[in-house]
Amino acid sequence: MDDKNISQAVVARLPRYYRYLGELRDSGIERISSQDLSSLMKVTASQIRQDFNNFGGFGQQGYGYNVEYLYNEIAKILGLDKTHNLIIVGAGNLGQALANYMNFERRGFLLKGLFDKNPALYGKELRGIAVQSVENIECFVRENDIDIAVLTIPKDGAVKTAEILVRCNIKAIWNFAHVDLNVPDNIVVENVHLSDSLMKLSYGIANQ
Amino acid sequence: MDDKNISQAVVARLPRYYRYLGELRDSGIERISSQDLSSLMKVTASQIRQDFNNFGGFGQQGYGYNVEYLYNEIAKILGLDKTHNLIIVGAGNLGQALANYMNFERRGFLLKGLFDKNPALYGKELRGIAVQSVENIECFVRENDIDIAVLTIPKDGAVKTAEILVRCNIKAIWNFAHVDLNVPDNIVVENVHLSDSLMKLSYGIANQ
DNA sequence: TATATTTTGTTATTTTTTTAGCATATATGT
DNA sequence: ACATATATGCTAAAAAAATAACAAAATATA
Ligand SMILES: NC(=O)c1ccc[n+]([C@@H]2O[C@H](COP(=O)([O-])OP(=O)(O)OC[C@H]3O[C@@H](n4cnc5c(N)ncnc54)[C@H](O)[C@@H]3O)[C@@H](O)[C@H]2O)c1
Ligand SMILES: NC(=O)c1ccc[n+]([C@@H]2O[C@H](COP(=O)([O-])OP(=O)(O)OC[C@H]3O[C@@H](n4cnc5c(N)ncnc54)[C@H](O)[C@@H]3O)[C@@H](O)[C@H]2O)c1
Repeated sequence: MDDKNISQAVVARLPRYYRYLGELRDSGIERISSQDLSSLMKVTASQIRQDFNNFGGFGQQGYGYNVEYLYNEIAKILGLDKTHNLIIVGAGNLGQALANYMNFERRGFLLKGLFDKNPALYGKELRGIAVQSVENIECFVRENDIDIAVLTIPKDGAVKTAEILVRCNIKAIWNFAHVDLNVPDNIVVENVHLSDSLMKLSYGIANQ
Repeated sequence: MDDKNISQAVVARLPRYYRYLGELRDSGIERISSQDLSSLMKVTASQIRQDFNNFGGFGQQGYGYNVEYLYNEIAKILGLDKTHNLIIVGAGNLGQALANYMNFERRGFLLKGLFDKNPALYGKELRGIAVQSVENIECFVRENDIDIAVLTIPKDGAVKTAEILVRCNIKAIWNFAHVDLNVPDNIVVENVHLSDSLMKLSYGIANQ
């Protein structure tokens, strides 16, 4: 939470640790050594210990790591101990799929609003939330303590909408449009570039 | 295509180069120096030159890079000069969103089949393709020269379906389920773990 | 045509990331 | 209580990645 200079590579590995620890916990495992976790996850034990030690020592020599404790500590590091209010901008195919997906709520990501520029969609409800006009975004974000905006609109709209969201003091943007958003440093942007992912896959096929 | 030992970090940057070069090409730019591309993309010119030189020299001293040529070369490296036949397994929210998305076809990723285990969906058409039973996957993949399977089903189903796909000699799996698939080395797996992405975003919020 | 400028490809250097090694602390078993 | 086995946290080494430097080649200019 406090100390900086954690590399992106380390942060990117945390969710995977979190997932494995959750599964261990669910199956009743109380403790695990970096060695055992290492063979389970197919990474080196050294990397596991280094990663955790970036955030302080969560283990005990001769014992290993307490699964439940470590799981909760990682949740805190990832900010999953707090809830986040989010809106989805773009209630098309992808926006609706995300809106209908329940599992994010379980991790504290609460859908509060849905926006589109197509009037035909206004009033359409997804999980009890009605789609409204994009013109309401600014007020809505300010009045409803929205942390995260999910952008599931085409790229031109995404760039312009990002500017609006910046004005509203949004904390983070989860961007599914295939464009790099230009926002101030204090705003978190996480891109999901599906076509990039598909091209990497294509590279993999082309190069055995 | 031929030489190996290209790091994943380099491959992961190629789609972004490809996107910027496409945009430059579309706006009529014929040539660009690593320096100019560097300030456009906000990476170092050195990295750009190193990256391209992994695959051979595409530029000319004193001139720079020919945009059209480089764009096409990167397409070849990424295997985008060939078409790929794909199927989607899981015609739920996400599967349908991907099926309805037209842009992948433009890059040569052709949707050939849709599969689900829910009989209520059988026959439902998306872009002219009817959903069919998962029991047909094996035959269909073998008979229709399918390269890529997109997994948009829950994790338990994904692990089992991956095993079936391996038996069918699938080349690659684009996995949206939140689980690590265990497949032979010669099969390409590209994971899209959206919840991991959302957790990284959450980390970003929690740590300023 | 000669000269100055541009810009790559490549080698060298620096930085970052990963892996290995080990001293020390804790647990376990007798 | 003591000895032995475990397994972390940390430091050191190795490997990988990113950046810088620069000679050579091509372009542009006068
Ligand atoms: N669907 C996919 O599988 C997929 C895959 C990769 C990338 N994407 C990206 O996700 C985004 C959405 O994809 P989709 O398939 O859901 O498209 P879609 O056309 O189904 O939905 C887009 C929605 O956004 C709305 N919209 C457009 N401009 C807007 C604006 N400025 N403000 C508010 N709403 C606006 C439209 O009215 C529409 O309802 C696109 O950027 C696309 O490139 C989607
Ligand atoms: N929708 C999202 O926004 C989202 C986000 C993150 C991850 N995911 C992941 O994507 C997957 C699908 O999500 P969704 O929202 O589309 O779910 P969904 O429930 O809408 O659709 C899943 C579909 O898969 C089918 N199915 C289930 N098991 C199957 C099997 N063994 N073989 C064939 N079909 C099977 C179901 O009948 C259903 O039609 C899940 O693994 C989910 O974790 C989805």
